[in-house]
Amino acid sequence: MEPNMTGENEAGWPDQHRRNKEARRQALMDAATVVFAEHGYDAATTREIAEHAGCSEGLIHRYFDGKRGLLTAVIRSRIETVAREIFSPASSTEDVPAEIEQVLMLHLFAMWEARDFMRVAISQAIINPELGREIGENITKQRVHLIVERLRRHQEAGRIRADVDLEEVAEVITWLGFSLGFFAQAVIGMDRDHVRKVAARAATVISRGIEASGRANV
Amino acid sequence: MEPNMTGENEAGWPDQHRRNKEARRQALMDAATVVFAEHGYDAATTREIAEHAGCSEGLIHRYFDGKRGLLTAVIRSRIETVAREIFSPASSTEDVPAEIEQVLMLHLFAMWEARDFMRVAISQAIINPELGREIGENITKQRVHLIVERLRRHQEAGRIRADVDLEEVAEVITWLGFSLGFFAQAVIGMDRDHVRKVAARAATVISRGIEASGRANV
Amino acid sequence: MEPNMTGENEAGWPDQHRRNKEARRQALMDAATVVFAEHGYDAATTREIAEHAGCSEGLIHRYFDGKRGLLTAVIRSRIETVAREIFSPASSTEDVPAEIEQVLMLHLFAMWEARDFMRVAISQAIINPELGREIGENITKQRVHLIVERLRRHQEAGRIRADVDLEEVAEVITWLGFSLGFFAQAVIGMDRDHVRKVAARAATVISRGIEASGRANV
Amino acid sequence: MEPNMTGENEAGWPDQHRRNKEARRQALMDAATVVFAEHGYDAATTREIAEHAGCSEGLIHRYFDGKRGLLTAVIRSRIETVAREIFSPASSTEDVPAEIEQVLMLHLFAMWEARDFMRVAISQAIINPELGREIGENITKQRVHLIVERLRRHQEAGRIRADVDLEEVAEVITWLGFSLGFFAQAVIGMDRDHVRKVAARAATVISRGIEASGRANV
DNA sequence: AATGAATGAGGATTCATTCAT
DNA sequence: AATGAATGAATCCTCATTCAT
Repeated sequence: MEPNMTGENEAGWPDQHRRNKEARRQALMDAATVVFAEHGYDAATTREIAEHAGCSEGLIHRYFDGKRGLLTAVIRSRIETVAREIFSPASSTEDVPAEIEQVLMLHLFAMWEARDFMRVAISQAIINPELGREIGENITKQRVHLIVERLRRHQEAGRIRADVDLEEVAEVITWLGFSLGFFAQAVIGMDRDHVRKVAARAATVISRGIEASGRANV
Repeated sequence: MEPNMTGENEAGWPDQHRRNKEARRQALMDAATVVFAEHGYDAATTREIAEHAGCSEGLIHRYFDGKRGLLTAVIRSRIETVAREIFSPASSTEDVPAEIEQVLMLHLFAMWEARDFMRVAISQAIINPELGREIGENITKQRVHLIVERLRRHQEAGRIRADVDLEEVAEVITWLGFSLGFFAQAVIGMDRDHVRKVAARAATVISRGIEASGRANV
Repeated sequence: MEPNMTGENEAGWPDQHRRNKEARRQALMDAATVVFAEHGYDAATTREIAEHAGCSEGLIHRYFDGKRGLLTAVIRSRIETVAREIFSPASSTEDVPAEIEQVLMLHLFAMWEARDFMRVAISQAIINPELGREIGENITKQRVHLIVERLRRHQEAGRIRADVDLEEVAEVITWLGFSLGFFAQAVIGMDRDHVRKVAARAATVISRGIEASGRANV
Repeated sequence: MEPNMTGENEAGWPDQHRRNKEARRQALMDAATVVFAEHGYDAATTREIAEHAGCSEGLIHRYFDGKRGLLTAVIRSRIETVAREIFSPASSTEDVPAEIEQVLMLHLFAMWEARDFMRVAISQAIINPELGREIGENITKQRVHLIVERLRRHQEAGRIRADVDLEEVAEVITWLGFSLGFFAQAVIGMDRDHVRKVAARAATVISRGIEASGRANV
């Protein structure tokens, strides 16, 4: 894919080899995500992961220092990405309900896309306090902050009442996005259209609850 | 199986034994809840459970037909209880915000009390679609229904706008109660006072979002 | 075999069970001694040991906490016995050469009898300084002391010169007994009759070297 | 195999390489000696050996045809050297005790110098009868022979009684040198000064035991 | 010639389950 | 009815060895 394949005829073969090594690492992590999601971490076997990845079990230990290390690597590598993906295009409307709805829909979409990974991460977080806290930080700190940013614009424009604590409202939205996005959709297996409808309703209710009174009365 | 087969030659144990048996069954289930919650189902060992319960491993197989059966028994036995416990005293206020806040607080309390069980149930639900659906039913069907009942009274009294879809609003409240009650408190380890504050804020915002306009303008 | 089979009809079965358990522990240790001696500790497999002992691999871990624990148990259980066996019948002669020869012969016999165990213990001692020291203590402290006792009688009777340091002579005899008994016989595979002849010669030379001059001149 | 195939196109490496190859072989053998001595043959890993030697694991297989081959090479290459080193300068005294003491001290020194190699060789000999015999031959045949040579001079000069079987006495001295030199010093970890004192005592006692009576009476 | 990526056979260990008592 | 001794299948992991470059 790169412009030059950089010869390397004298003493090395880094390209081909490095690429394979990296590719294998990634294949292993992808396979692990799927297999862990399917059976849970403990019930998953390194053999099945290796088969999925199309390589030998030994590599799991060489590259990740064992099964646990593979889990850690999988989680570490995506935990931030997932959080950030939700807000990549920070587009905004002049409309508060639309703004909130967009945020919720982004959650619904991102959580659904990453549902395999989420299953692994959340099921581990449930029994590992440390990991729980780490994931929590990503949800509350990162995401909440971004939502606050979005809402602040509206508040400054007078579309949201000045006495509204944006921070807390943002948390409410975040938790809603998480539970509807992951649990309702991916765990409970709720009809996704219904989930969207509930999210839309939440957006309406919440925005009405925080909008400057003039509008609410229209 | 019948109440008493009385008259065992050595020592008569008709009730004595039934009681012991029931006590042991329960001890085993309690122990399992704790141990499963701590390490997760797979990583938990029957030996540790038996030790916790103060009896031999063999009983797990005699009473519950194995480890899996014990898990099933634990979940089945509490899944309904937990849902119902949330609304034991169906008291109500004339105040919409107070009503919603009460509902959320009940969630917070119940989920915290049952956090060990929740850990077991949710982590299993995540990898078992069937169980996921079953638990989902309890959340959405049972709980949502009860919340709707509470809100309807206010709607009929004109305190909630007539065009509000109570069903959907109830779902929003339920998911919020679940994520704040279980995840924020028990998984993420978030400060419980903070969680309560967020829940209170959610109650304010939501009620304002659904209340009849007259009140909102006061 | 024992006079009473001690009923135990009401609530227990300790005899049969305890006996089997103890018997199995011993069988495992005996098997381990043989298998470790044959291939060396590392190359030996728990499977082979279990087969030799006629039970499952699991027991090695239940009873001895793993392969290493089994090794330790084997060594600990015999290390003292072997040392003590050498001098069980502390009989003595009025004859110094005979006394020394007897001591050496006892070494030859004991080391040969315990050659399987010795192979295990010594090969481990070679790479484990701590174990080396422990075994060393048994050789030097215990054995040397006993030899000194035997020689002292002769010294007091004037059959050994007063200026002879019995301690050091005893050490010489001990090391000779060890190397001839274990190495010459069991490792090198030297002809045992030849070994005995060398030991006898050593006894002659040493006794002549320490006897009161009057006798040496006869 | 021939001295030089000179004239490789890119960079001429006829000698250059041979030297490197030899250096690498030796580095590998030295590293193997150290690592085998530390953990024992089985527990040692080719990876650790390669790291020690500063080259790749593959070379072990190219040069020595595997781990076992490396072990063999290590032992074969030094087994004779060690035996011979003990007597490099065949100097002698007119004094029998001094002669014997010198022989023993040479053992003590040589065994200590070669203790790593000895650990490897002896621990293997213990479980490999064939190797045991081979090493035994070196000890008994070679070394005994050299000692006999030394003693014969004294016997012919009348300093050792004519009826003394030099062969057997030499064996006694050899085994003493071996057990004190290797076991007492390197395995048991006995204080080296003490070992020397014991060796000196042994020399005194033995020489007194074999010397012509005239001297013993002085 | 040398590397190091990759393999796969084999090992210790764990643990749910069974069964004699 | 309950125990706990015993099992053996299955798992993670290690490591000598191979092979493409």
